[in-house]
Amino acid sequence: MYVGRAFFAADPVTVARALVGAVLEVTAPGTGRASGRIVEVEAYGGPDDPASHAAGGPTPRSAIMFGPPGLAYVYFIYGMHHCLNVVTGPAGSAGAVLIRALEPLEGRDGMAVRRGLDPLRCRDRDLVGGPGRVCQALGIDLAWNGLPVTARASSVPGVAGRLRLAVGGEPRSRVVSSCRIGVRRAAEVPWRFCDPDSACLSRPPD
DNA sequence: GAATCGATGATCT
DNA sequence: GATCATCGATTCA
Repeated sequence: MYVGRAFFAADPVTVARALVGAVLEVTAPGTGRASGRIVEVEAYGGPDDPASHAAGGPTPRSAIMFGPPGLAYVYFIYGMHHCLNVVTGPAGSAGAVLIRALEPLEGRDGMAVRRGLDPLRCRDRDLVGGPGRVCQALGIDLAWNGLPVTARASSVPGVAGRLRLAVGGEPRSRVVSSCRIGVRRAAEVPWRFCDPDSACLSRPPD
């Protein structure tokens, strides 16, 4: 069941929990279709969350986090990686969920090509176990920033491609929380959510 | 397997 | 000029 805009209107922690086990599907000209089961995410809050790009209020980069939920927020980091988020609600509060790891479903070969790996030899974790790897495997870059992730809006292909999320098609995942990875501020906040049984996690839970 | 470190550029102070 | 929601190569074991 593809999710609609109302799904993302909740707060980022609620949406993050609900996205563990959901399926992310990407369609783009040339790359075709690829999908994966989400096994690791992180929630980021609004101006009050020191670890969030929204901390302290909107900037040109983070402006999209302050807008309507259900849009992709893609940013470039460490000079070489992209990260994919989905903007959440509640209205007027700014928040997002970072997609950190998947388990490949469709289009695994294409993922391996984009990652520069041998599809027959590489492990799933090396393909899509980490936020930068997810974006490289799916071909997501800054051109995808602002594209809708919701079923209705994304039924019209965007310039860069199409992003959709589906929930409920897979058995319900076990979900555990731990601390967000790579953040210095608010390091003790347990807003990383993952399926501890997955072999694709960027790191095991604490 | 675990620890360390350099790459590389947008963003913000 | 420092920081960074990362990754992969290298080192040591």
